Amino acid sequence: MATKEIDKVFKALAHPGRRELLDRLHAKNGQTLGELCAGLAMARQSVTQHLGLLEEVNMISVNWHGREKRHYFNPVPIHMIYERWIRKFDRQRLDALHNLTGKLEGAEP
Amino acid sequence: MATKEIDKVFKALAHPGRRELLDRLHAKNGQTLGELCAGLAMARQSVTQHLGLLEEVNMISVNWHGREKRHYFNPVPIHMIYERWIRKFDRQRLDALHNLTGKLEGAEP
DNA sequence: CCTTAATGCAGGTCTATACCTGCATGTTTG
DNA sequence: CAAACATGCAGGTATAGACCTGCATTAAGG
Repeated sequence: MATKEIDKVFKALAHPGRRELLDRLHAKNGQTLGELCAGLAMARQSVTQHLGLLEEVNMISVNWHGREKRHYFNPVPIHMIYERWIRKFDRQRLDALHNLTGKLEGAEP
Repeated sequence: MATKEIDKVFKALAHPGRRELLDRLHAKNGQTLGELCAGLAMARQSVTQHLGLLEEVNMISVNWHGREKRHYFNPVPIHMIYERWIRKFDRQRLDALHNLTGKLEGAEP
């Protein structure tokens, strides 16, 4: 099963630095290691380590252009987490939202 | 800000044992420590520790009945995580789903 | 009451991991 | 080709946290 994979994704999300990196990539895809380091209170090597972990769990993918390593955000794992974990804890709210949407659509014209 | 709180919730979710506990409480609310321990490959004291952490970040709440401590699942923090973190990474998919739903509804009759 | 049951509290160990420094490798460009 | 640049690789330390054992405390029930 992918239960071990899910665990790794959760663990990857459990660090503010890694979430920040994901956030930055989501805002601007394809950034290099150097770009991602700028402004972070961490040594480059630490960032490399975090990016390595994120790559390992497929939350980012990588593309080499000469001496530059470009990073790209991959939404699949985080969506998997949502689908298999978050959604069921939230069903009541989602159902409520769905009903509300239905009523609004019905009252539209 | 609640950024530190969010971090704690992510960290709380980053452990399979704690996720299992949340899962069990979600399935059957109000269980005691003893009940929750049953079948878990952990000492009672470890479970106490995990429950303490979950309580600290408000993912569960507690109610004493005599010598029994009953635990209740609280969906708010996990929903907060979804709202502030997961949803934005998933907007494309959600939009796609929304469009699909609209088309299906249009093609219904 | 006195026994049994449910839990709390106080350490102690051991592994994971976050972070760093220092040096090596490969790529661009004048 | 040589200097400057982007990154990799190899350790080393230190803190967090997951887990345990042992004993104390409070409640229930005969």
